[in-house]
Amino acid sequence: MAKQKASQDTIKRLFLYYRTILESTDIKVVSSEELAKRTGVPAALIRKDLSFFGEFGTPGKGYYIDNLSNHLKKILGMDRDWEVALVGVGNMGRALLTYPKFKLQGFKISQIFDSAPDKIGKTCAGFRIKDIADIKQVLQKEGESGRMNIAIVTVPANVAQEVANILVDAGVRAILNFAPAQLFVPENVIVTNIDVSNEMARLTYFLSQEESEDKSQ
Amino acid sequence: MAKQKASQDTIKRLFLYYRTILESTDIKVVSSEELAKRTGVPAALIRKDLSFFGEFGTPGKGYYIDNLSNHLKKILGMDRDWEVALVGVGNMGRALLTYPKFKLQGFKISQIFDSAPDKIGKTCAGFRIKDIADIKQVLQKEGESGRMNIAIVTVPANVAQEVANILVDAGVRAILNFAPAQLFVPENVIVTNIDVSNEMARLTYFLSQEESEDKSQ
DNA sequence: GGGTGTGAAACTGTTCACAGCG
DNA sequence: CGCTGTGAACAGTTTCACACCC
Repeated sequence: MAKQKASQDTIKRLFLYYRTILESTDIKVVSSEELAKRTGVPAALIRKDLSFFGEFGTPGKGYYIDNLSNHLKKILGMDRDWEVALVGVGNMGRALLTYPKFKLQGFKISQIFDSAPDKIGKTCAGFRIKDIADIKQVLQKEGESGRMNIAIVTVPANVAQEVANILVDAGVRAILNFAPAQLFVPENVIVTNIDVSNEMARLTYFLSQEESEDKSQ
Repeated sequence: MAKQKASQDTIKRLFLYYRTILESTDIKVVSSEELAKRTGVPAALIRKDLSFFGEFGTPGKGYYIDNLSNHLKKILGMDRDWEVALVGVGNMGRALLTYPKFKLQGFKISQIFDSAPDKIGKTCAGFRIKDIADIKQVLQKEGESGRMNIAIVTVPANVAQEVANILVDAGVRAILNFAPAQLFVPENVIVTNIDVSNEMARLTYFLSQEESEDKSQ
């Protein structure tokens, strides 16, 4: 496979196309121009993105939605179920546990962990909270049946790296990190961060920017 | 202000620098090389990012942390408090209401809204939930005192655009959108999206990728 | 010496424009 | 004829390398 890698931005857009065409039940075929209208992504870029993975379109027609969604589903790895471990049963962790979209999209949180003695053993949204210290053992037993190599980290920032180390050691290959901390992991492990404060800061930067522009006029 | 705009990626990194130096209580001065170690961002890029906004460093020394954090705080608009409206009191909304980092960072959620009749009037985390229909009126009254132009949207995807329209009409200039939907807003309004499923899809794409590479070896 | 700030080079990602196909 | 797929132009971002300053 000498094919060069697609960028993270391309993958983000791919998912956006996927979600958008799933919602486009009003049509059977979609042109890049029409998809552009619905997603906000320029038509040329949509064609570039898609053509990177194959020739899914029909000249003169567009993209057949059934066909395209199947391809995208496969490319994004969403043509199967994934078992996910959640570490850190705070407010955010609980919110994700009950996030209804997950099930629909093939993500199944099947193990939850925390380190607080008063939480361990308790039940949350139907799951028994297990001790973070037992992660390796639990995931590896679990791993035989399913594919337990995605983890969601919703622990406080000061223990996030420690938790990440444990997860990597237990064979986790992909981490969705909600903690406001940079995680350092081996090359073969992928981390994506969701940092709410960072996104908020982007907004306040923008608003401050505008104000100082107003003044200078 | 003829200065060209900094990219969104630059702003993201700026916040990362800011957070990192706030945690770096062990030192008074930091070189771009040291900051690179702590953030994972290449030193040259750190210098480029910072030099875009001014000359904050001291040749031969590095960046004085007090000085740099003050500059970054100002640039990011975090040298003041911001009042934030939250729309949609579901699981995610509730998690954000109690997110402790917000207060520390100058974000204060001060109004919360929902459309469900059984929620309106109830109290959540110390706030009375108000009717989404009254947003304009409430925000504009509130707006006289503070700056009520940031909103967090945690409503279902199918009503997100409708809510965004109402918010824009009520004078909101910046939206943090958790709904899995593309929001179309006027030019002068900024939206940033947090899309958990999209981030998860990036992970499954990566894992699927790896598997097919393994096979081809 | 040591480290910033910055032009210039290298690279990456996006847009253009059109040949070619259905 | 309409729309895809794509090479080529363009734009934006990152890296390099070094002059200059403390």
